Amino acid sequence: MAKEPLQKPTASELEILRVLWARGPSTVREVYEALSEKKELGYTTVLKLLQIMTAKGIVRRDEGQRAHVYEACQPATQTKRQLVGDVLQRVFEGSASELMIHALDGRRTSKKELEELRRLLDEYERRNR
Amino acid sequence: MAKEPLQKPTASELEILRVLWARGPSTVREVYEALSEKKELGYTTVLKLLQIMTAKGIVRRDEGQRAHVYEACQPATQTKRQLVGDVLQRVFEGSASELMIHALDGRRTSKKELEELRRLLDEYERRNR
DNA sequence: AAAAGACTACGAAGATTTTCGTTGACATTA
DNA sequence: TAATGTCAACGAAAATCTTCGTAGTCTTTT
Repeated sequence: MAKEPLQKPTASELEILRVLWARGPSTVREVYEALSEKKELGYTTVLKLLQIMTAKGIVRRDEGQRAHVYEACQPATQTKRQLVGDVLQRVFEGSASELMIHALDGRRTSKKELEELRRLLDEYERRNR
Repeated sequence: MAKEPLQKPTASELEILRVLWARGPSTVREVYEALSEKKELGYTTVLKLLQIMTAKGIVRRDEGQRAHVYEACQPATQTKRQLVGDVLQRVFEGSASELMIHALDGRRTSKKELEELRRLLDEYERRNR
């Protein structure tokens, strides 16, 4: 049985995932409070979202305590890869350099960031030789 | 009046935009036929989508002929930049190298593609110095 | 133990997206 | 000119996403 791709998280789901990735396993309240810093939304909204995500298999939860503890099923890396892969296909027909052009274009990218990008290419090349 | 960002196209709208970008100004039937190659969908579905996109200001149309001719309002470059920028923010907190890591990761990227990527970095650096 | 607080479950409203069917206008063909 | 074909407009159903209110349970405080 190969690992199924797991459906793509929606925009709101992604916001929640980002909190879980940053904090690690968290209760609804913890996620709610983290999100509240950025935008206003109800506690039960977050709860419901987490319940939906559980049903979808995006997160799992530990019901050991009264306040359930939620955790992303997939590591951040894998979901991010999936999301960028999706854009890569849907917008750039799979061309990484096309993606890159538009990622750099119209943004001021620091010298450090550019160095980092070069380093990544070197590393990637080294690994795949 | 600055140019407004124009709302982000939905997944289906993007498919239509890709046809318009590839073909240039096109009639509903032309778009419909291009899309039919990839997936099954009704003619009026495409028509409706184009009407909605017109209302949203994503495309404009020339009603000179009986079969209206549709055209993207924004150049492909700008919309692509917007879409990748959106992912960059929402998924990678603005870090181009984080984006890059995950774009390369888990994909076989050709040597040619890698060279192209390096060339892009050089070019970008040259331009912004 | 009663009141107040914290939690989950559930339903559902409202918004957005996706997809078509139907209708009526116009054009081409038989 | 009657029949057939093509087109835009429109309404609306179905699916998905987002948000929250209410109800009921358990826990802590008074």
